[in-house]
Amino acid sequence: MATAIGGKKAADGAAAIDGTPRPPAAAGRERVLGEGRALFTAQGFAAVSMQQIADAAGVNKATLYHHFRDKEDLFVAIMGDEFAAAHARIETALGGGGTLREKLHRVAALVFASNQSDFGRLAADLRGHVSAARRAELLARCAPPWESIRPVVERAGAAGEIRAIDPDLAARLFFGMVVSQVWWAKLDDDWPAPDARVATAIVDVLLDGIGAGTTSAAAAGTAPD
Amino acid sequence: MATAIGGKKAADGAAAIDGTPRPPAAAGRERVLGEGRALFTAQGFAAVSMQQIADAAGVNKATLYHHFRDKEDLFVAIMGDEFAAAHARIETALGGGGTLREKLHRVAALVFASNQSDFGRLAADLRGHVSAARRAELLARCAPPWESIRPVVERAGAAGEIRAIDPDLAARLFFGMVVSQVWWAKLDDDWPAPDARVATAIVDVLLDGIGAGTTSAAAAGTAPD
DNA sequence: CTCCCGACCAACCGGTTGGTCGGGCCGACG
DNA sequence: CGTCGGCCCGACCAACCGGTTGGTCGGGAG
Repeated sequence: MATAIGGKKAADGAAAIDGTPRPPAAAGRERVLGEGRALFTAQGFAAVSMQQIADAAGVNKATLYHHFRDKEDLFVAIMGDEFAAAHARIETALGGGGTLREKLHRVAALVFASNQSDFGRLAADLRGHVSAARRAELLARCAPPWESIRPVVERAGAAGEIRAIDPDLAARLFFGMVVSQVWWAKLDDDWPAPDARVATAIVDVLLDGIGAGTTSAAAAGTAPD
Repeated sequence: MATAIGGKKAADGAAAIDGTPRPPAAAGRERVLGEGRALFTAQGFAAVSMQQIADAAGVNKATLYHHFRDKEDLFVAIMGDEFAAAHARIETALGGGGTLREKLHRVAALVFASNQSDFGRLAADLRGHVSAARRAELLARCAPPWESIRPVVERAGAAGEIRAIDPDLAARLFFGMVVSQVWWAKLDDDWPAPDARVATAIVDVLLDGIGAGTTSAAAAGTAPD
């Protein structure tokens, strides 16, 4: 009945039926990328079918293969955008000025806010379902999010604000604490999503751990109870 | 030809052909659990088929449904064993005596050593592909690994060894740092797997963060280079 | 000996998977 | 005007999916 017999118009029609009154902003390829990202982050690479993505984007499945070589190619493209977007957001949060403590807190709060950032899932799939070659190419093209943190830690280290520690490791530990919290909160429905309080706790643990000794004063600034 | 026409003997035959000269230890159901665990941790719930598990265990696919209601049931059973095993190992590492610093270091090293503990993947699948009812039942039956850490932190807090912090949160932050490292190391082939040095760094960051103030001396005890 | 039972299997089910193919629409360019 | 190339479509494919069927097997109970 409502099966769109016509050609291109079918896309808009399907979108309307789908109840997705998206602005005309994204069309075709962009829609595929957006909907695909949502589905992959929610369910994982293997659990999402090309048909689902096509339906969500209001596009025929064959169209996906016009824009992307195969499922893996689509996934890698999405991951590339995801990395870039995360990089941009973190960079913005980092560039807002303020103390190191404030900067890190903003980053943590940012990750907590972007609820869809199930970064663990994506990374696991990246390792499990993407060929080593394409994965290496992706990693070379766009750096993982903690790479954005490292230079900040590096500068703080050079300025003597924190004690000697491998900046790369520190960045990864910080990011590890942050994402693991969103992540395990999702496991148990009873556990509420991490909030600003958790963000403060994370930054406190990290900074008072690598602080040069004078940081305890700064810690007092955000003093608990 | 080699197609096993016979009945029960076919299982052992397939195993022999498979080149898996496993000791007679595990048979039938146990084999399924073991092989299933390996496959699920390596590739994720959705990417592993019942046929693969059956083949790996040297068993017919229908036999899986004799022992388990469906794929989800099998997965939950494996996760239960996994939780229990992790709990037991951590409990052992924790019970060996020594300072809190030493205990935590042992736990971190333990996780690093058991390379297969791709806990993130499992947990993500647990959330994405297991019904809320069964997931709640599992969580109620066997506690997640960080629950084993919490009482230790709690005792240390009561003994005044560390400053006031939610023990549950502290345990989760610690575990988050640990598993995130194994985890991201797997993402990039260039990055080596975390070792004892990383374990030391994690414990240092955590303890000197929540330490009562005198811990900086202890940190010097495990001084880098 | 018969009977029963848990473990196990080959064959099969409807449905879905990633991926392909030939062709129709439509704006741009000549 | 024609036609050319980027987008997109319906129809289709072999392979495979989770799950079910009817039935075989060895061994313990009576």
